[in-house]
Amino acid sequence: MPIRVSQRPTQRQIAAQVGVSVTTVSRILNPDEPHPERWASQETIESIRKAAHTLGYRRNSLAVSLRTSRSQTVGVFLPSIGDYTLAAIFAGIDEVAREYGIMALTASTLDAPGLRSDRTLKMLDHLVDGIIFADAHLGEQYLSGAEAQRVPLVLVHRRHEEHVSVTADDVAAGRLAAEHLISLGRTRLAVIVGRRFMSTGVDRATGFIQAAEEAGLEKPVVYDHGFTVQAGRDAALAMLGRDNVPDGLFGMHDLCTLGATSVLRQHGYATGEDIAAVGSYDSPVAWACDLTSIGMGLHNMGRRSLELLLDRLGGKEITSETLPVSLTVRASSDPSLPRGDLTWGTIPGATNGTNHN
Amino acid sequence: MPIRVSQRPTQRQIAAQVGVSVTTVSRILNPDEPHPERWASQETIESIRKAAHTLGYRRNSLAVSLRTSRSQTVGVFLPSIGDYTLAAIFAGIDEVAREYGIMALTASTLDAPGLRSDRTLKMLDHLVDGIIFADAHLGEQYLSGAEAQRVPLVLVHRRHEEHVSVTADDVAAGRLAAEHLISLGRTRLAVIVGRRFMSTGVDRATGFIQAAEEAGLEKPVVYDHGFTVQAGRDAALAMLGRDNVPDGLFGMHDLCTLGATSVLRQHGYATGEDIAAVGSYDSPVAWACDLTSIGMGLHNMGRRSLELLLDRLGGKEITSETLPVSLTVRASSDPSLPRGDLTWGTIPGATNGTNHN
DNA sequence: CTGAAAGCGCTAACAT
DNA sequence: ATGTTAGCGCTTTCAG
Repeated sequence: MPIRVSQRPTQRQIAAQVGVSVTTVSRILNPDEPHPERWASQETIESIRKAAHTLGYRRNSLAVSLRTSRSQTVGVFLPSIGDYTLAAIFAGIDEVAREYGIMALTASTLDAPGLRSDRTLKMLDHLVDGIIFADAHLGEQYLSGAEAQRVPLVLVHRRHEEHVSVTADDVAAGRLAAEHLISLGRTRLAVIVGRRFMSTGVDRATGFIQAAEEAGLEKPVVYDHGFTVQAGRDAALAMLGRDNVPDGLFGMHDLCTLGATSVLRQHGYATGEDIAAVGSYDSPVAWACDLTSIGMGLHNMGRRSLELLLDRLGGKEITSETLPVSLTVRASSDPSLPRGDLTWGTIPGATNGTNHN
Repeated sequence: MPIRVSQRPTQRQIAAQVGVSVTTVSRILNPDEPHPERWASQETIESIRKAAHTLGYRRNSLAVSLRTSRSQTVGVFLPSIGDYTLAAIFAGIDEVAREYGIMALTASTLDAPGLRSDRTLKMLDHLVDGIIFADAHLGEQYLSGAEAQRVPLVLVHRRHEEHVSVTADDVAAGRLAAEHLISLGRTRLAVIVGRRFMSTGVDRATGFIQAAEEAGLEKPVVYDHGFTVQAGRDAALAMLGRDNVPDGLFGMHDLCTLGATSVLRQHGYATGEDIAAVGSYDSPVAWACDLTSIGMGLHNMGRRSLELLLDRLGGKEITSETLPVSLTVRASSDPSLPRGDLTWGTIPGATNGTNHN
């Protein structure tokens, strides 16, 4: 493959055209130089700037990075990108990146440690200044790759014992859900969580169970099916199979909660009445489906994670942050509220639709 | 800010340790070199590889890029990242990127041309080999920034007259939706689209209207409120306000469709009975809410867009692709199918819940 | 089979 | 106020 020499104008071209050295050009054009006027006469500055403009000069970030060992890029690892939750977090990260003129390199890891370490190395090859991991696993030591290279890292969404993280107050979220259900008179509670290594589910379940026990209720049943629609359906089927349908349900994701209520309703348990349901993340879906849900401030969570990483890169000491959560009550838990798409009657049967075309 | 010389081992260190020149090390360690054995004795190769391994050598991608003018990175522009649609497309792109060992730089543009051109320039500063735009605007000439630099680009999701794109067969999607509704005996059709510059909505509306007119129905009413939950609610209110509620509805997004049916239901129009609704993208939400929807193959769309870009970078000629769509029928259009969360009765009132904590 | 030398585009000591 | 020099880590002629 032949070298396609870049067509971009360089500082050298400007220097030649203006009749100064590249050094001077560099000093004037470097946006991080606080006092360009210290380095050249007003006249020179003018002509350099003008030449840069007419040539359409843009600095080559790669060359700068190679020289300065700072790339103005950060890596972002997400467990899976095709999910609302992570997309919202990433939107917050992207917003801060834009504000600071930083580029984000992204990669998803599907929560597979092998994949993650491979991609981490690859990302470090690009000399990212720091990395944000949204896919931390509790207790795991996979982050050594990044640590060994002394690249600062911040976790977001899921915490890990040994690293700085920005998470929602998941324990509070769990308590909030339980207290809400209890305040509605619910007594047989259940919670659907994800896998053990995800602090989100673990912590929310902890708070949920604590609050239930403090209220003198029997311990909530924990279903660890996950947080997808399918997971919710599976969990519901498990409840039905064990003839142990709760009257208060908390799911780790709005979709999972909806998947569960959908199945339960088909078996005669009316959402909002027979069973009060609370989802997580207060996503648009929750609104569209009148699902009570706990907002986790995902966008802001993303923002803070990059802000913290940048603080760290700027030399500051940083510590983990726990962001407040909020409860939005809708008809899925309180039937006295208006509702659009939730129902109360009993409907027979259950399939997943039919495909055409 | 002091230069923090990178702690990573370099080819020079390996060369010194093994007692050969960096040239030889480079030749052996370069993964793109088809025949390393052509360049050194088996013995030398062994010791270089061994030294590289023990030192934990990894090549500096930035240095390689600077030298070769190929960065093995691509830029990805999304209108907004916090949406299921784009997240699904991006997941496909990410998958291909992983397969080819390419890094993706991402940025969202919020469909704002100014923001996009700024960020495009910034991305080009990082010498991306190519760019994928998921935020094309019909008729706009904003892509000049990338073109001027002769950086190959591919559009995804939304098409544009002058560029290669990978899109769903949106016209077919519109026809499919209309034909389905018509086959159910619906005659007063409506469609909720996004803004004019989005080919997705424009094309789907075109197909939808065509099919309706070919069937001899009166022309469907077009509501251009957008594709969010709020947009759906607004469109529904507009229908109610004009006393012109359709019996068949097609929305550009599952969430938008759900937002509309939610409001309509609160005003006495039962989903699946009084009004048959079809959404777009067949997202998990559609499944969870028993919403009939048109699948657009988003993941594959993302995959193809990067594959095409890589073909282009490899020197091939590439042309636009239109991917097939599919209809999944659920209770929102066909009440004979089982349903979980959709309803038929009438519910009074309408708010957006209350906030606590 | 191996190496010396040049240089990608830029920045930063160290002159003057 | 400006230039000289060196070099970030790597690839790639060109020479042997």
